[in-house]
Parts: sequence; structure tokens; C-alpha cells
Amino acid sequence: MVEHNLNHIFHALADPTRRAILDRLAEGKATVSHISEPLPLSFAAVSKHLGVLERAGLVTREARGRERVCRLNPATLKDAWAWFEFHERFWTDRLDALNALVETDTGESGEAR
Amino acid sequence: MVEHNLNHIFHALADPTRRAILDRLAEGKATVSHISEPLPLSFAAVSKHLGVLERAGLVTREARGRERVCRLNPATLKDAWAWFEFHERFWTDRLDALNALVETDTGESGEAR
DNA sequence: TAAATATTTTACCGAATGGTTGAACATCAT
DNA sequence: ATGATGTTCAACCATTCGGTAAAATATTTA
Repeated sequence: MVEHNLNHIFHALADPTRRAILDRLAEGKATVSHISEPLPLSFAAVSKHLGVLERAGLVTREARGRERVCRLNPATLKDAWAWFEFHERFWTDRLDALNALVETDTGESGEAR
Repeated sequence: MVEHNLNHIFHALADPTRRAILDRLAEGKATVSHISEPLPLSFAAVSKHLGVLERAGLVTREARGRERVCRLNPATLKDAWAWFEFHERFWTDRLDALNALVETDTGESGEAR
């Protein structure tokens, strides 16, 4: 549905550091320093990663004094998951149907074997 | 699980052109020219996109004469979907639990409101 | 006010992306 | 063999990415 956001979401998920950050946040909200503490990265790098996650809508940052409290936004993940579920099912069904026809495909390329 | 491949898979999915190619392939295998025909891109660009999809394991290319027949590999999508499903559920459960405790979080940052 | 802390912003760098064009390669048709 | 077709490869370009270091901006503490 939200085509524009899927780009952001999948892009955000394509980085292992960002997936680690998400897993960390699944255990509870945390400040930026909290998040970067176990990571072998500069502070600014983590802040950038959080920016990517925030742009994708996967994470929200809320100022509390001089800190920023980050937390997960599972609604967005649900959106992406819905896309995934639909396509996984759609593709599987399609390909099952095609396999049932053995070697007949829907393409126009000549298909005799 | 396959941490390395998740990077490739999510990266591949982060581009709308590539998602369009996948949707096209869900309707049946197709040659590279077939795939690029409706796309406003050069032939070589489509070939590159297919390379990304292939690297991710989402698509396979098979030589048939001078053509390359591309087809979907739903098994890979299933892997990624499994990751997704796990995390969506995990996160939701976690956050539900946290919400049940109202304002008590698992972080060590002082949390009196 | 001054100093310390938490975070972002601003260059900057090297590598990768997404795109183009044109040459190369392989295969089919003549 | 010749030429046309399908596809990739190589070189190139502009943009983005992931990272760093240093300066700028709050905010809390002394």
C-alpha cells in the first residue's frame, strides 16, 4: 500500500546494525547512549542509524531533557509484514499453480520444453 | 538465521523496480527482454537489477539459447518472511508486556515518569 | 556562570548504488 | 560467413551510504 514507505522500511532492515538496534529496542525503550554502548560505532553513527529507522517509521525518538528516548513502533513493522505475508502467499500460490501445469507458463516465449 | 542473506534480501526488496520485477515474475517465468519491456529503463539496468535479485536468492536465471529465463525462488522469500513473522510477534508481545506495566521499562535509565 | 553530559549537525571520505552508453559475447537465422 | 538478436560487461557519472571527527546545540550539575 504505502509504496513510498516500503522503500524506507526495507532499506532500514537491510543493515545488521539496524536490526540489532531494533532487537535491542524490543526489550524496552532506551536512550541513544544506551543503544550505542554495546556497539563498536561512534555515537554519531548510531544517531544516523536511528535517523534511518525513524524515517522508516520503525522507531520514534522523544526528547526528555538532554536525552532522546527511543522506542519501537511495531505498527510499521506490521505494515511491512502484511506486504510480506501477502506476497509470500501470492507467489507460492501462483507458482504452485504453474507447477501443476508442469511446463506450461504464462509468458509468451515459446515453451515447448 | 542466515544473517548474511537477510542483508541481501532486504536490500533487494528496498527498490520499487525490483519489487515490480518480482511481481512480474510471480505471473510466470520470463526472459530479460520480457521483463524490461514495460520498464522505463535500459536493458543493462534491468540486467543489473536481476543480478541483485539473484544475489539475494530471490530469482534464478537460467540460460536457454541466447536468452536468460528468470524465475522466482519463493523459498528465499519464505526465509525472510519467517524472520519477519518472528520479529513482528516477538516485538508485539514484548511491547504488550511493557505496556501492561504502564510506565516501568526494562532500561536502566532512571524512569520516575 | 562555568563545566560536564547527551545528542545532533556538518563537513569529509571511501565504497556501493542506480543509471547511462557502447563494446563484447553468444546464439539463432540467412 | 554475415548479420541480427539477447544478454552481459566495462567504463563512466551522480547520488547515497556508512563511517569518522569536530563543531554546534541543548540541558543538567557544580
